[in-house]
Amino acid sequence: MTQTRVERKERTRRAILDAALGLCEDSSLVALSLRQVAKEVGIVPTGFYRHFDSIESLGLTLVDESFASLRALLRDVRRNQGDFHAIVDGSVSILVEHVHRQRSHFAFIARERAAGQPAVRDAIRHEIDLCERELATDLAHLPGTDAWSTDDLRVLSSLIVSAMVAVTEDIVAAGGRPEAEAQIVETARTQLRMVLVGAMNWRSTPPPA
Amino acid sequence: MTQTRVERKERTRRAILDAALGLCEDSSLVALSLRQVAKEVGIVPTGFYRHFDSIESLGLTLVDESFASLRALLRDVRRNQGDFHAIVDGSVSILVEHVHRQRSHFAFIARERAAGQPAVRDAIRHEIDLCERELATDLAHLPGTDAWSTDDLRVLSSLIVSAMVAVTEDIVAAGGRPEAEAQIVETARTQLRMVLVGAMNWRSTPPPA
DNA sequence: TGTACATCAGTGAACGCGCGTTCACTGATGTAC
DNA sequence: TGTACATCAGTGAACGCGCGTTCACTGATGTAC
Repeated sequence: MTQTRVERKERTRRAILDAALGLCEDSSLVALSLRQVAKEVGIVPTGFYRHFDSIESLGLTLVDESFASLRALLRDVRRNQGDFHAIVDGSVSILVEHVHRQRSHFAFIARERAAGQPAVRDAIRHEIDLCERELATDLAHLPGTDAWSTDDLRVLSSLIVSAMVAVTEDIVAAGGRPEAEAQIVETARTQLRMVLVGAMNWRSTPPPA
Repeated sequence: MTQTRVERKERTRRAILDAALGLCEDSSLVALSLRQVAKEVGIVPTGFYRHFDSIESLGLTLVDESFASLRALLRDVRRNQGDFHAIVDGSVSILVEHVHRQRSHFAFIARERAAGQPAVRDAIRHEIDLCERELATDLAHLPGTDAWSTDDLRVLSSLIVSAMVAVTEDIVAAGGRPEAEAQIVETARTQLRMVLVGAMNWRSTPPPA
């Protein structure tokens, strides 16, 4: 005996979650069947019920896990202090690193954000909303934004989050090819710089409208 | 007899397409069944085959139709000339108008972009890539971008397209509620202005890196 | 340490159901004369 | 205009298949003494 019963159960549970993440990569959680997952894991279909009440409950677990990965990313990005250069370059590096480490979680969020059941979509939308708010308060602490309205902070924050969501999707779609990824990273950094240049000139150069 | 046989056949075909667009709104094309569609339309399942070879072929038709809606949007946006103010405000208005008119097509693209079969995802990715390139050449004709590199034009274009894709998703998610939509529109316009202010100050205020 | 019993992850048969697809059909619409 | 025949959108029965879920089970692991 190399493992206790508890350890083996946990290992099977983990295998079910990983199989589900892998299988719904080609389509979506709503197109996933219990029997497919069981087959992939190598257990009989009914064995699934030793670990989850239903596919839906498995889905909720995947949502929770993926959110944990997303929050870990945010924590690291916010911890990354420094000047303009360090914030831009560092944040993008941290993003890439987290997407590599938890690729299937970020792919899951990107997919279910658009195609999940309404409840899942709403949960993801809410979570991304939280990112925007956190970013807005962080931006408020940067020098040069003293005169900004709350609305403008929110708008800028939403712009940056949209761009970074798109970058995340691109990294996932790049499938780990290094040349493709290098270009995405370089583009992301330039985009952040462009946005920040726009922000720094925002009040001093109000729109000609 | 109020309609010819050809007209009635076309009407049923249209009903099948609309039913499919409506039914996969809660999930995805890959979770759609022929029998669901037939039931929704009010024909017997086998009747489906008078109009399409398979669900997959129905899907290809939906992709084509949705791309037609997307290209119509692009055509109108590019036709919208004028000064800074007219371009920003007008483009966002045109976007909103098209999303209203072909809501289910834009919802379809947003969904299948993330969750479709790989071939569909690739097709959508390619189409959005074309948008970026068209926008890049349009941007090159604006005053003030003479000194820009091709790369910087591409990067700026990709940023704007990402932001507008996000705006489109938000409008679709707003489900037609006017207050929610008004805020999305106002946010989108401000974001475009911020990005363009950044662009105008890009070479004259190079990044501090 | 050895034995007797409890736990429980995984098994395998069986169920009713919705699925895509086949096939021969019906009867209203359309066409040729 | 009237008739005889052709077309073909939609029908309905039938098929084999994968689905989620139930149930009683097995046998290795864990525990109490």
